[in-house]
Amino acid sequence: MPRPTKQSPERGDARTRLLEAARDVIRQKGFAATSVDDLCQSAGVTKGAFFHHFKTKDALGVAAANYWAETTSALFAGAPYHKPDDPLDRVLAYLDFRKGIIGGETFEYTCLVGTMTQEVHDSAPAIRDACAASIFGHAATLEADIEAARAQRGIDAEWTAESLARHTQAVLQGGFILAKATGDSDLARESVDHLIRYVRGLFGLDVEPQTSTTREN
Amino acid sequence: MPRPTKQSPERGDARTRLLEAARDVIRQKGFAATSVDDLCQSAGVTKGAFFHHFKTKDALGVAAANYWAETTSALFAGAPYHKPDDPLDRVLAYLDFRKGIIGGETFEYTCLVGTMTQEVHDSAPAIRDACAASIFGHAATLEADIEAARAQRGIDAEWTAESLARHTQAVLQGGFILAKATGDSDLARESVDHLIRYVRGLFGLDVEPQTSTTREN
DNA sequence: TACTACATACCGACCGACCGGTATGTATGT
DNA sequence: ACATACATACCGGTCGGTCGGTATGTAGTA
Repeated sequence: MPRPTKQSPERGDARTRLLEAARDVIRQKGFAATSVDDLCQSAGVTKGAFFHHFKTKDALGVAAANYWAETTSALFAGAPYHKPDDPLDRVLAYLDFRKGIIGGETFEYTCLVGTMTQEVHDSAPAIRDACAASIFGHAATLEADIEAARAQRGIDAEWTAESLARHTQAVLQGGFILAKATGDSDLARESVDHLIRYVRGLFGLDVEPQTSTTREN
Repeated sequence: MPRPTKQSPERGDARTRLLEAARDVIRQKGFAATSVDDLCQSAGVTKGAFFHHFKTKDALGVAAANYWAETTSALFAGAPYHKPDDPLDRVLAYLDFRKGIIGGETFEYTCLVGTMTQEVHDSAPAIRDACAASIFGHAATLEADIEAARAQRGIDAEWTAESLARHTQAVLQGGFILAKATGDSDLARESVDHLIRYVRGLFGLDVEPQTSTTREN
């Protein structure tokens, strides 16, 4: 009987290791293409451990989305872009921060919940809702700074802070898709650059069009 | 032997019907979650017909991406946004056209190749490349108008036409993700509105920030 | 301290359903 | 007659999920 007396290393954290494996493997292969065995192997646990912690594969999907929401919330909450006193500077620092963390391998910088949303939006409402909560919850953390910047500068905008916050997430998600299409993270950063230029323009910073011959036209 | 003498309706177009089924079903369920049997049932053909026309499921994925590229090329080539004499008007008319065709059910307006890219970018290079060719091939059709608009207006830009064309696709793809997250196509249109505002700003059209008290500041 | 009772965490063999793909046969047009 | 375009049956393998069992830790009791 091949019962290994040597128990698994770090007993008790199988759940976390599965969630971390899900975070990385699903970003590489997608949710449907990732098997439970894939996750167990990547996490170094057995199938029994998997179904001890998660009732179904879908339940793991929900848990992975929630884990993503928690960990990214902590990451952004502790990021330095909150430092500036000027709210607009905070918004621009946020965008710069987002741009800065794009790089390396695709599975390292792309968004788990964006990936899962795309796949399961029509077939697994529970996962989709958990993903949506993560995306829009994060967007909501931008809203206050955007609105404060708008009010402070007296911008009489046709757009709302809520809408612009959502748009930033759309641009990021779209940039990730282009990056995946070519395997080049530059394409994601490129779209963030356009987004930064857009936001600066909305707030009247120096992005007015310049003619090559004259600045008046 | 339950061999139905009644042959399938419209013999000879099984391939096209499979491609159309793939276009719609994959947009709903994703590529990996769509089985060959799903496609056959949706197309009203048998598994034999499927493997007669496509060597593997992946080969269908490539063919579906190419079919998507062909049909959308035809759609955009025949669209009315090419009419204006002014190249910038054509660009803005394109964006308006894109906005106008967003609506209804998710699987009716979202992008097949964007969806597939997200899923298979790391595991099926052939499909990914076919998707990338569709996305960037379409972006390239915008490049001429954008560059013409830039040259005509003498804009001394920090961005390239190629980059802006790619960004339009990123915004659309990202908008689709947000729309899928909530089931509401308004979110996709909302991001296109931001994109339109951005492009207008790049070309000096009336989107300068307005303070609520005065237009000078 | 020693023993019991019990919950939690985990193991891995196993199951039935389903998957992509194949083998083989047949209807139809030329 | 022959090639093309299908249909049907089926295979080997993989999938998500189940289940009986076993370590391990903890609380209670005496």
